[in-house]
Amino acid sequence: MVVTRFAPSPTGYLHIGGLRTALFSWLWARKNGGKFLLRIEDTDLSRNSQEALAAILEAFDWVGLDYDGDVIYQSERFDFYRQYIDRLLAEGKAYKCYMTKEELDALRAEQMARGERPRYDGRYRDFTGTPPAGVEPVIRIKAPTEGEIVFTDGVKGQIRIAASEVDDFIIARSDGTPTYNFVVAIDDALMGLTDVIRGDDHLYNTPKQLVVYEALGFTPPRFYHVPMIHNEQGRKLSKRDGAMDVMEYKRQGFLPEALLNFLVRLGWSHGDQEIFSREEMLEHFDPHEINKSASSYNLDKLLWLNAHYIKNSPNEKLATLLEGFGVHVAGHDRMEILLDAVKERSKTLVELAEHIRMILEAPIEYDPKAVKKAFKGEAFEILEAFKARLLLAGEPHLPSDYHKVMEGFVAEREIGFGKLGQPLRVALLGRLSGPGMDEVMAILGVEETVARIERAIETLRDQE
RNA sequence: GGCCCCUUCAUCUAGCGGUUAGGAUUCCAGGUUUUCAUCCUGGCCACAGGAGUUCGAGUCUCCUAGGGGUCACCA
Repeated sequence: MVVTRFAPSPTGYLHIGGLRTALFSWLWARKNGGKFLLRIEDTDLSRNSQEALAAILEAFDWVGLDYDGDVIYQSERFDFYRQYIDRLLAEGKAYKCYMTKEELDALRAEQMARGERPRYDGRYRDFTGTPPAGVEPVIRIKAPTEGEIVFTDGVKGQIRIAASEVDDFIIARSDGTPTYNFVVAIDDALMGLTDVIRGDDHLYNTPKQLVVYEALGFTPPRFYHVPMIHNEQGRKLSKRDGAMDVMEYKRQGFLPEALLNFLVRLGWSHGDQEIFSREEMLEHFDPHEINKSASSYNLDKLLWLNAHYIKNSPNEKLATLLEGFGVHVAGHDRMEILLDAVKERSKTLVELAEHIRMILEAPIEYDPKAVKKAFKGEAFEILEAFKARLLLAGEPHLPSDYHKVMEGFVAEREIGFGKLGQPLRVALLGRLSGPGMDEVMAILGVEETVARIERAIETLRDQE
């Protein structure tokens, strides 16, 4: 049985670094038919935020990562942790420390001045005298004083850290609330975690947590510390380059499958494969194969993946998604033609929506450069004649029907396709780029096409 | 600064002692297309540096440099 978890602290929204470790944990649990748990690390009551928690849950829902059982809140388990603190105190594995914050700060300043590493000096470790009055003590755990703490990381290999690097760290604040490294170890152990997959920044917490495991007699899980994601310049990720709320990706028109595909390939690969369906991720993912080095965020690749998933999405699905971007095409009788025409040229749903509007909404103005290029020679005359031809064509339906009309027209007049296509494009779309004219006409129908041609002729002739 | 980790094209990566160092994104060129995009073909671009070990090193060892993480009554 594999049990993994994602354990965010509700102090901010979920960003892609967190989402990636969540994805890795989720994949590993699901792949093995195990459990994926969600635990909220909210022991610091002063820093919690309901909005942050809601945003995290919303993001999970959007990308489709499901968790087993109820969300667990550490803030609701303080009494529970208290038992373990008392136990360690009774067993002499933890002790009360009466140093005040001010004293601690002074000690640190002194050590720094001497060029030493700031560190608790253990002055209350074996204290038996009379405690100073008026000081609420913190509880510190007794960490080993010599030797080293060794553990095997599933990503980094064997890690050895000198015991002298680990302080007698605080497990309960002077107000009695327990601290992070203490409760994480207890919860991970008691929730039956077998594999802890988390960010690299937790590597140094591991020896501390192992001290807790040791003191409480718990068996530690396997650890995997996944490297950080940097920005495109190789520096720490900032909001500007991707460390934004995962939900912001939704707003910017990304598909969750594209985002997940992008993230799974950051620090992990399976041969030359770039595109992974959820099933393929589940089939191939293994945390032991995660790379040791940090990787950089690359927006171009994310956009490429997103374009890929848009191109390969069923039109029905795109139509539903487009509702969120103010475009209603679900009822449009040419929806299939319309979406087929635009989905190959859109990197995001935002672009997809723009392209659709560009077709459905008649041009307000005509791009002067396009006009200059397309309206040379007998363009007006050609458009007039084509309009007349269209009115005689009945009501063609498919792009191929319109194509035949165009074909017949240019053949008869012995002109190139461009002679008709270019001015027609400006007349219908106001610009020189876009889907094929046959598709556009099939979407608009004869009536609207003719109306746009007439308006263009009228407007542009006045400008001559 | 101490400790720990990392280092293959600009970027994501393959490689697990013997390869013309492969793929993908970006970029460039060509083809397809009435245009744009898609798509197809081709091209540019990398083993951080230095010592060893070895018949042979991107792959093993050490050193240097660079980058990152961490040193809280935060998580």
